Amino acid sequence: MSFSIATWNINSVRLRMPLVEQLLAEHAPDVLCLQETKVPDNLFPIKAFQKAGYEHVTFSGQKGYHGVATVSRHPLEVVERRRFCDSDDCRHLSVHVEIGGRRILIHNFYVPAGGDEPDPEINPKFRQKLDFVAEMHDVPAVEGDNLSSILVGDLNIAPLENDVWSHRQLLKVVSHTPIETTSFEAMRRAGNWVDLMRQIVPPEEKLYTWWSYRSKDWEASDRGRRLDHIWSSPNLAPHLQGIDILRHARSWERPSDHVPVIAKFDLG
DNA sequence: ATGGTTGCCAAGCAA
Repeated sequence: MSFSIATWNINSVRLRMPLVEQLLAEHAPDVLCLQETKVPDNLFPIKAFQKAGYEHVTFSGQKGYHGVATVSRHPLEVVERRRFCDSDDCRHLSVHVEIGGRRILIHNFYVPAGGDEPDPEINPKFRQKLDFVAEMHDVPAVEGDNLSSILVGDLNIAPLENDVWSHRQLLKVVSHTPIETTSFEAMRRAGNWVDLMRQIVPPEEKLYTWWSYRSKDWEASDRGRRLDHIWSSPNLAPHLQGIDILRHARSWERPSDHVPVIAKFDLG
C-alpha cells in the first residue's frame, strides 16, 4: 500500500489552477496541501479539484492573503482550523485520512514570512513569526499503533546551512537568522518530528524549494532557499520511499515562486 | 548598499 502527499505554496490557487491540474495529472498524490490560496472559502474552486479526481476538498481561506487548502483522493475529516498568535489569519488546517488501515493526522501550515527587518523589537511581523513558531510547540507528532502524523507546508524558515544558497550571506536575512533557525529546530525536536527531506538528501547537499521572483534568471543564479517542509512522526519515517522536489515547476508558465514537494511512503 | 518581481485588486501592502 503506497501513499503520497504533496505540499505547494501556490500563490493564488485561482490564478494557477491550470498548474495545479498539471501537477495532479502527472503525479497523482493521494493528498495535496496548498498554501497562499488567496481565496475566501465561498470562492474556492471545489469543482475543478473534483473533476481532477480529488473529491474531498477542504480549505481555510480569506480574501487577498494567506489561506490553506487540503485536497484528497480519499475521504478526509477536518480536525481543526487553528488560530495562532491570536490572529484570524488562515494559516493552519489539520485533517485525518484513513489509509492502509492507518489513521494519519495531516497538518497543513503557512507560517508568517516575517517581513524584512529581523528585529522583533522594531518589526511586529518578525515578532509574530517568532511567536508563531513558539506556539507550534503545542503541535506534537502524535503516533500510536495505527496512528501517525504528517506536518507539511510553507514554514518560511530554512533551518540548515545548506538550505540556503549562502549561509554566510543570509545570516541576517529573515528566514535564515539564528534566532529563527534555532527556535525552529528546537520546536521540531520538541514535537518529535522527523525532517523527511533530510532523511533522503544529506545535510551536506544544497536543497531548495523556493527561488525569488526578483531575479533575472532564477535557474542560472540558483539563489534558492528550503522554505517548504515535510515532517512525520517517527513511526512513519521508516516507510518513506522517496522525496520529489519538482524544481522544473519553477520554469512553468506564470509559476509560483515555490515548487511542489512530494513524499512517497510504502505503508506495507 | 540597493533594487529587483509578483498577486491582490485597483493603492499600497505582503511576500
